[in-house]
Amino acid sequence: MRLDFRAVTSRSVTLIDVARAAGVSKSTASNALGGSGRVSETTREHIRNVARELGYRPNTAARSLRRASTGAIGLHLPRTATRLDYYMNLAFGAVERAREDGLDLVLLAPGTAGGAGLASRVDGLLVIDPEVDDPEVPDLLAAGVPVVTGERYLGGGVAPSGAVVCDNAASLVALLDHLAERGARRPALLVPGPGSDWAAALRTAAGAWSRREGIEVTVRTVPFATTPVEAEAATASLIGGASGADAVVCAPDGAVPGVLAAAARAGRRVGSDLLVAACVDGAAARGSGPQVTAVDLRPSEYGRACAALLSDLLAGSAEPGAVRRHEWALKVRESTAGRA
Amino acid sequence: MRLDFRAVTSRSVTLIDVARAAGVSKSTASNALGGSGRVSETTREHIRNVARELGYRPNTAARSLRRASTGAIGLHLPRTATRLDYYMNLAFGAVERAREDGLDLVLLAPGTAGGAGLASRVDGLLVIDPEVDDPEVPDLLAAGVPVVTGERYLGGGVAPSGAVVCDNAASLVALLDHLAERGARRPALLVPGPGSDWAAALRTAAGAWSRREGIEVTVRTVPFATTPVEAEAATASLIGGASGADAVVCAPDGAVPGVLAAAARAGRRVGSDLLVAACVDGAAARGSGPQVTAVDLRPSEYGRACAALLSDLLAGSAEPGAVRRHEWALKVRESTAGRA
DNA sequence: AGGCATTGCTGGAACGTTCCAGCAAGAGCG
DNA sequence: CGCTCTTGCTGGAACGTTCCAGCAATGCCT
Repeated sequence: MRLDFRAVTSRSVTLIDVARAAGVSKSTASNALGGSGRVSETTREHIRNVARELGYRPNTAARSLRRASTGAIGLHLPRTATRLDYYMNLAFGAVERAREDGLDLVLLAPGTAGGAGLASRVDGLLVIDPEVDDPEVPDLLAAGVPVVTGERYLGGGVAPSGAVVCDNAASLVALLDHLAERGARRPALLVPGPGSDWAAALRTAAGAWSRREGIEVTVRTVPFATTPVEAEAATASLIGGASGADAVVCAPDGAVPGVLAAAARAGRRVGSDLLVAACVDGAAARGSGPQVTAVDLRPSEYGRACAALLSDLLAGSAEPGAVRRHEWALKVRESTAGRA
Repeated sequence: MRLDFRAVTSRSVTLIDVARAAGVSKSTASNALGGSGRVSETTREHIRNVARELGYRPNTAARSLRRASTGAIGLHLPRTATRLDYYMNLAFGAVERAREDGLDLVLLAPGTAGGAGLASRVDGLLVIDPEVDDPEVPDLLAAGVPVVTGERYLGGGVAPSGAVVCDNAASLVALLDHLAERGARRPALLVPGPGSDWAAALRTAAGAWSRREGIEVTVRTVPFATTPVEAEAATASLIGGASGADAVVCAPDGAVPGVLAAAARAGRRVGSDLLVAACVDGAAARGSGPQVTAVDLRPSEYGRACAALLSDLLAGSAEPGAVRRHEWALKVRESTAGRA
């Protein structure tokens, strides 16, 4: 005698099974479990129990089809910087928050986002640190679903439905103030070109701070995803010579090891001879030779905030165009101990 | 006069629209576009053109419902180590490969995987570096969908449908051979407890190598996601004293900065006084003071391989229980230059 | 020429859910 | 009592796709 495969693998229990077992119609079962509709409290309780006993799990596909929504949101990260653990933490913050609202988070493959079928696969999109020269961003914005950006998008085209922003200008000012207080007189800044809101804000803030304080900040442009080698070269040229920089702020945290290496090679002691800080906290800043002072962007919470805003937009509890602020914190460490 | 919202937002074009426009039945349209079924080549071509013109995009939900498959796979990463850029690269390798087969990749929130509705949300699962004490892994394995693990799972329960493994023993042997050749006589190994296949293999291999070469390898246990501080403490105690270690291999790449810091503090010059290597290559190893020799696990390709196997299993073109091998490469850098 | 397989297409029925109109029973009110 | 309003429930129709049975037309074989 053969085993019935279907019986063994016990094909999943449907809403109709629950309704039948509870002795009600599928509509009532649906209403009872879904929360909406008019159902007496006793019936609702009963149906809930039956569903639990039977191990009922709503079929996502059917629900999506009927509701014309997918229950998932997409996440796009800067293609150049997929390696930074900063984004890893951000992604996990977002996925946790999305989960709390019953949303799945699908990772968008760099290079394949081609707006095409996106709208039928996700209800909304998270676009983190959109760079103006990322060719996918316009497609994503035009995909026909709500989009929340992490930091503003400086390019044109369809406007995003929402954004979560950091006050990057303020954080750099805080960093520069801190360095000045610790004795820096010739600070330098390693920063990517103005292709992202973040970098652009840092550049502007550096200029403003220079004028206000009467202390010139030397600005050196580096790639968005700076390698240690590039950072080392840039730093070496900045700190060389008698009037070289006495403090280096690097915007990308990936640049930290390079900056430290250049300092070591030049015989400068980080923390006293040379102050070092980063605009993004991360493994590189926390775990280096001397630990490096950095702006903690709290990536996990940032991710949560982005997901929360998108979720609110989808639920209609946030107005399109909403902009929310995300707080940063300065982490002072050995690398800016000061000349004392 | 009011604009018709529906008309403006042009509700998406369905298969029936295509069929009507092409003058055929929906079945024929479906067959033509889906590739299967009996359709003449001319009709097929015609329907394809019409579909393209109309901008037809198949509705994922409807397809999922009918086919009883979701078109998505889930990715689970070790909850303790979500920060390592190693996993970031792996994830993006997987997402790219999945995309090539038309599969979406959904990131599984740590702590929320509770096997529950998983089976209706994904067609299969990728479980990377499953640790025996990760409470979610058994649920994932029992979720009722094919599971591919990256490295073997040492716990019991439902067996995974496939695995992609590295020969970690061989890579550690290569590393130790290399160190011995460069003059190391008292090597030490910083490695997590045997809760993961990777760490367990490294521990066994270290023992075997010791016996074979007659050179004792001091093994020190560290957490799976080692922090620099922990690594520094462990290293300090290992290299202290006259008969302290003359080479340190750290398994997790996150430990690298800590090892280097301890070396610096102890006045040992890395690369000559003290050789340093890591079992995982990553930003920490590539970007540190002296660059650190490491085993490149090629995470992106690893991710691709895992996704490829799962995809093959889903398509029936790989046998359940299949195990595939993933190749590593030794990256020799300054940190093991040798005593010369 | 008659039988039979093959080709190319069609209509209808699923898949499991949600939404809408509707209906019986009771409650409230003049 | 007759009228309306509300409550609690029901059945049917969608959502867009794929699959299956079937059917006319054609081609092949004896």
